[in-house]
Amino acid sequence: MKAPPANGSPANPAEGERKSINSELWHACAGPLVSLPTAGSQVVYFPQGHIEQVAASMQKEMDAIPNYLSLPSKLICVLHNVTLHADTETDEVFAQMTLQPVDKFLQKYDREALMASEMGLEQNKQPTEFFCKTLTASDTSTHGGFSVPRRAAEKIFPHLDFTLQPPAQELVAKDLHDISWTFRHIYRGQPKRHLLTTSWSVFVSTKRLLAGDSVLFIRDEKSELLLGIRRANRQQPALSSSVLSSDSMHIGILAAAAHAAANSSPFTIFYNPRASPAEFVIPLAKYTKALYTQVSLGMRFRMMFETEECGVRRYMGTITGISDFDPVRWKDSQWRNIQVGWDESTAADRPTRVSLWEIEPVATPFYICPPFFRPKFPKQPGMPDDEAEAENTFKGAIPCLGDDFGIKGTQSQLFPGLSLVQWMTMQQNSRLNSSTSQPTYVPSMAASIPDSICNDPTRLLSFQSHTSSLPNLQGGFKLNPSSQQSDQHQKAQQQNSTKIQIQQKQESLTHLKQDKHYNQQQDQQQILTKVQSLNEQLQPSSYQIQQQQTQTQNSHSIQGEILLSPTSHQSPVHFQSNYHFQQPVEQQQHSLLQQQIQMQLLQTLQHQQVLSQISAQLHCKLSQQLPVQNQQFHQQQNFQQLPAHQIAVLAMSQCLAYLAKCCKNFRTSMTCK
Amino acid sequence: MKAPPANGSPANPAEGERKSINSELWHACAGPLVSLPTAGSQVVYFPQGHIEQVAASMQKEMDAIPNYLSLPSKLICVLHNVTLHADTETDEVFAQMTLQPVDKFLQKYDREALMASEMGLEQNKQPTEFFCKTLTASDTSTHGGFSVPRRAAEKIFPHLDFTLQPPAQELVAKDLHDISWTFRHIYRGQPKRHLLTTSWSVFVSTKRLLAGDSVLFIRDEKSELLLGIRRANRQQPALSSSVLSSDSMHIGILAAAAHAAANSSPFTIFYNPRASPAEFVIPLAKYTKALYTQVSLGMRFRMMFETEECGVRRYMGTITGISDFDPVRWKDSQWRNIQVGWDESTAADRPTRVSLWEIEPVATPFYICPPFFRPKFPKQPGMPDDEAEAENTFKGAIPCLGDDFGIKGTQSQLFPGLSLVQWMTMQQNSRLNSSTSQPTYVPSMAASIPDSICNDPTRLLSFQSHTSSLPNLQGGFKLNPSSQQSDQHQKAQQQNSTKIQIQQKQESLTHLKQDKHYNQQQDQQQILTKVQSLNEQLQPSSYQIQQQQTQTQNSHSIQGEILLSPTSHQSPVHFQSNYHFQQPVEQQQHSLLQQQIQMQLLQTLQHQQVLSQISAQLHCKLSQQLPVQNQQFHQQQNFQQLPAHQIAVLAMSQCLAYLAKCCKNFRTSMTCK
DNA sequence: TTGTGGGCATCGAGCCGACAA
DNA sequence: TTGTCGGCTCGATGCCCACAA
Repeated sequence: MKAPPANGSPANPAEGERKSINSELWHACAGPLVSLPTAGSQVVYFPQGHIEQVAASMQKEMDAIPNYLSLPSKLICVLHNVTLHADTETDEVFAQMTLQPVDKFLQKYDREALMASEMGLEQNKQPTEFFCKTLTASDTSTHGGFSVPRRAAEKIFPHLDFTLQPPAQELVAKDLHDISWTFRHIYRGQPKRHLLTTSWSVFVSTKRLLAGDSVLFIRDEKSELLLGIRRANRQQPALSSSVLSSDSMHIGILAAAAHAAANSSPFTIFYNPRASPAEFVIPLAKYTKALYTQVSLGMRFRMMFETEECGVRRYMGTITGISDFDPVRWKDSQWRNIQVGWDESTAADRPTRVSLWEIEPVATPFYICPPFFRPKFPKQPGMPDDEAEAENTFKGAIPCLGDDFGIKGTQSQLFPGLSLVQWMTMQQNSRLNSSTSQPTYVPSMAASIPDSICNDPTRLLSFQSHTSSLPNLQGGFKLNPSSQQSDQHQKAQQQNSTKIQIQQKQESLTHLKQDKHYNQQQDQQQILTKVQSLNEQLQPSSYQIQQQQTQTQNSHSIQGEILLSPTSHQSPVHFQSNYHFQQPVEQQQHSLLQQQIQMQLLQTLQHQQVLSQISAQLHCKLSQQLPVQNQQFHQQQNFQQLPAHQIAVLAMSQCLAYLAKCCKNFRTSMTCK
Repeated sequence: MKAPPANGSPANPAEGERKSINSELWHACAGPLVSLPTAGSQVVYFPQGHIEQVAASMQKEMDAIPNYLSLPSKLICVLHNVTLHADTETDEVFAQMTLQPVDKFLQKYDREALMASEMGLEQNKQPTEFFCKTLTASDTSTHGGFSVPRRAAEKIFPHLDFTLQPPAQELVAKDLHDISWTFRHIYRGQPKRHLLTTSWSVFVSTKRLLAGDSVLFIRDEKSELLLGIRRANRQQPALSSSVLSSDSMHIGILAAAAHAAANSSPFTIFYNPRASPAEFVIPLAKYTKALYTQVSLGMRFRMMFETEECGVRRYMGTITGISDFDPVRWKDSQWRNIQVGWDESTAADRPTRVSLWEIEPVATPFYICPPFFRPKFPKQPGMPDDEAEAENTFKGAIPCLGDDFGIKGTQSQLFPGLSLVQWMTMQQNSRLNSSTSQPTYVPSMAASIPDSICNDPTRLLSFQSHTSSLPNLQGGFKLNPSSQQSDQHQKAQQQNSTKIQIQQKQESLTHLKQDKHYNQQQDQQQILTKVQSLNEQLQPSSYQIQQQQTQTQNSHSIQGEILLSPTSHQSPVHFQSNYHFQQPVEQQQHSLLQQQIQMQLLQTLQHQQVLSQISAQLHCKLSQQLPVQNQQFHQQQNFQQLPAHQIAVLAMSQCLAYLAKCCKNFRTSMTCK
């Protein structure tokens, strides 16, 4: 709209985005959490999320337009096309996607398709050679230029000729629209610093940057400088569309999707990562993967958020409820059907509802769940065999792909009529059933517990002690299910297993008072030795531990997986663990990391064992005494005033949080800087 | 988004349009042609027009989305609510309307309802105390201020104290968002002039005004100054919506309307008068009125357009076709179903297709059409009487309100199977039938012309000479239908009728070489005398000439009407003529204007006679020699290569254009300045 | 009557180091 | 290491009239 300033600083304007937008720069501007599904892959489209995006951009609650088109809450689509764009006025990044709903009857769900789809799983395209700075008042004032952080200047900018007095050069960087900006880069002042002076203010005013907004510089493969902006989350001017009412937009989204779904014809959507509260086009693989997460009340999870300085941070939270976000118009939708609470009080801007695929469950015994366990085809009514019976038992415990491709609402929730204990028992049985080497039929406890027992803690206790005894995993850790004292239990663990010692080591790093003079280097060596012995312990068993590591150009990740395969023809139980690094991992670090991962996985296994014990004891003693020392927990809660079930949930959450923290601290201390 | 500049010039910002927008200012910014239907009235909503608006704002052709919702091309609605808005960023004006489709089965169409609805007919709300200036390069440069046109300053601004040296004052004006702007108003320079200096440039830069944009000042009822802007039609930045694809918008419009239509529920639309190529919410009365216009190929019409300087101008055009704008998706739609050509070659930016209600037909013999002629109820099949027969004859000649409220497509088009001559004959017969004092039945010529005649010009000639002899209107002008030479014909006209002399006088003003020393004052006197005699000629006849003049506060118009009433109990044939003035008409000018109007109407009658002759001759000679001298026409077209029908249409158009120009020049010379 | 440009005063944009967080 | 400030310079802003269309 505006002609480029006369001083010629922004030059070479590409008329109307002829040249496609630089992907690296786009992703840098979009933020570290944004990843786009790849073209050609299968995705799940959520109309509710799409509407949220429009509502957010209009800064307007969407009116109560009924979903009269009977559009399903999600559409499985083929993603034909993804193109990157940037608003010419505001530099806002957005992506245009062409989706084509997959015909219901053609939807074939088999492992191969899923695996193939997994190839197109998101990659974090955050460029490595970049820096991002939030602008200060001085940076944006007309009084001066831009103060470049020293590290950033040295890493990204062409090196200055320090023989000059003062050292200075012309810096040319291209923005999203392929427009070149030329700044004077000078190293001066007392003490010396890197500054961008001439033309900087033109850039600021042209882009209408304010203090709090961010600029980012990238050095791409060709060593060319790229320049992007990322505006603060301050209130935006509400996109006052003067041509289309929000109602029409709302209904337009529904109708476009409904029309496409009815005809299996392509439709086009815009995804604006900075405007949208959440992604609404999810890679099918990611979605499917998330389906295996068994969510339940009180479950602990992590979720990634973007920090001020272009970084990411995981926040911990607890699931406080599972229910339809909009029970009237979008019944049984998986969109934001999980109500959550956040650990930190500064969680004002974090959502109170999330979707399954947004969260990373923190491993607990309840989430061990065999993939591909359920038969591919829906059970025929009246089928009398054991498998059908087992299926009923595990309904709710095992995510499955039904006719409508997905869990049908209530199935993924807790059984409303069951107590927590009953439910837990079921979980244990399901695990038992799938991980023991004998695929024998274990009767459903849920069905057999009389109501009278559920409502009487003392009777429950005795019942519990009968049924919750766990099978010992081979190559693993023998736990005493009947131990009543947590101290004793922990001591027993420490004595019986080397792994518990490792766990205690990590705890000592942060909370416990023992081992104050902890030596990291020495500890790592110790760990390596122990991992080695662990491996030896596990390898000869009937279970297998597998490890994978991948390192692509853009993201560096190492993935570990434990597959517990009782028999060769039965689907394996698996645990996963991932490491992501922004910087490439040095070759010599690889083996170390691999072993760390292996160990972490084993720890997870171990924690699950411990937690099973804890939960069992919990219900015996009703949190008079916590199995794990956690003073905070004691101080915060007054248990006497709460009903038994709530105490149980709370105690569980706290235990899980505590253990998860141990894991995380461990990881943090190990992650390469 | 942007904070107001620090110098405090724009003050008192109303947060987010609490206060409703000043209606006068809104209309001034919207333009002189924009009028909104009043709340509570009935309107006709055209989805196609709505989509055009979005397409225009997106600067994108809408993709071929089928109208799969089977939405009718128009919806009769009750207009519940109209609110005025202005874009906070650009000051673009737009209106939000809540429409509720009227249930088909409840739609009652009777004259009373129509009359009642007519009350809510649009009023041109252009304020009287306002001025509008297109900004010059100097006005928008940083070098200086704003040069206020003398008249405007004296009319609108508070009067300066001329005892001061120099005379100056502070001028405060509020914009659409109720933000006050304070300018220094000074009267200085050699020669003296009114200038706005201090703070003017802040206004220009804040509103991002460029040379070519317009500013307008209004003094409202409370004598407060209001300030608006109107941007030039230069290419706008294409509203790159980063959240919603144009497809979704398109389908959203369809779906919202379809949903509302299906449920008779309200829906909301935005009407942006400066972005939209045409109004798409039409007052029912206006629409209904327009239905009585008999459109036909070659018909002459006027249409209002906005001029540079906030004024209006009528352009003349000719109907070149009648067909569906979008025959696939919107069959039988009345939206832009009229193809037109424009008289002036500078008609690049005028539409090639218009809708019925946009045009004012210029009365010609073909458009004489008795209102309320047709029986109120659709004809019963098998009715054998004359009236039914006549109805068949006039099918297409008389707009009627059928069951579906409106003309059902093809009826309003030319009979596809008929030649132009056949069709013209019909028109003439229809006129004959309705305007002669004997309502005798005249057999339809269309039905009796054999195809062989149509395809043979020579035979057509003889046929034509038999059938096209026109009845002489009493008090009118005797024309010789069989005169073969145009020169002779014109000469005869000049000798036989005083009116033809007037016509020639007007022609002489512009195109013909005779009467070079034309004296306007003298001519007007002459005209008056002749009009007087004309009146005397007409008055004693059985036809009546009526005149009306109206002068409301906002628009000053004088309207003339000739009612030709053959008998007292038959509906009159009428011609209308309107004068509109932006400034009040002085009292002493009134009688003069009245007579001008009367004369113009008579001229129209006369032209119609002439044209009938011309068209008859045209088909005899197939434009070997034009009845009216028009060299341009000869040069442009090579008739030998065109089929007969096309030549006829072209020649007709040119003749009509020529005569229309005569009328217009006459009008121009008479209109008070 | 009014658009444009030269003359000229003034203000703020923008470059510098000092200083402190 | 870097955010903010005072000092300083210079060019753009903006007010004036002359001149001409």
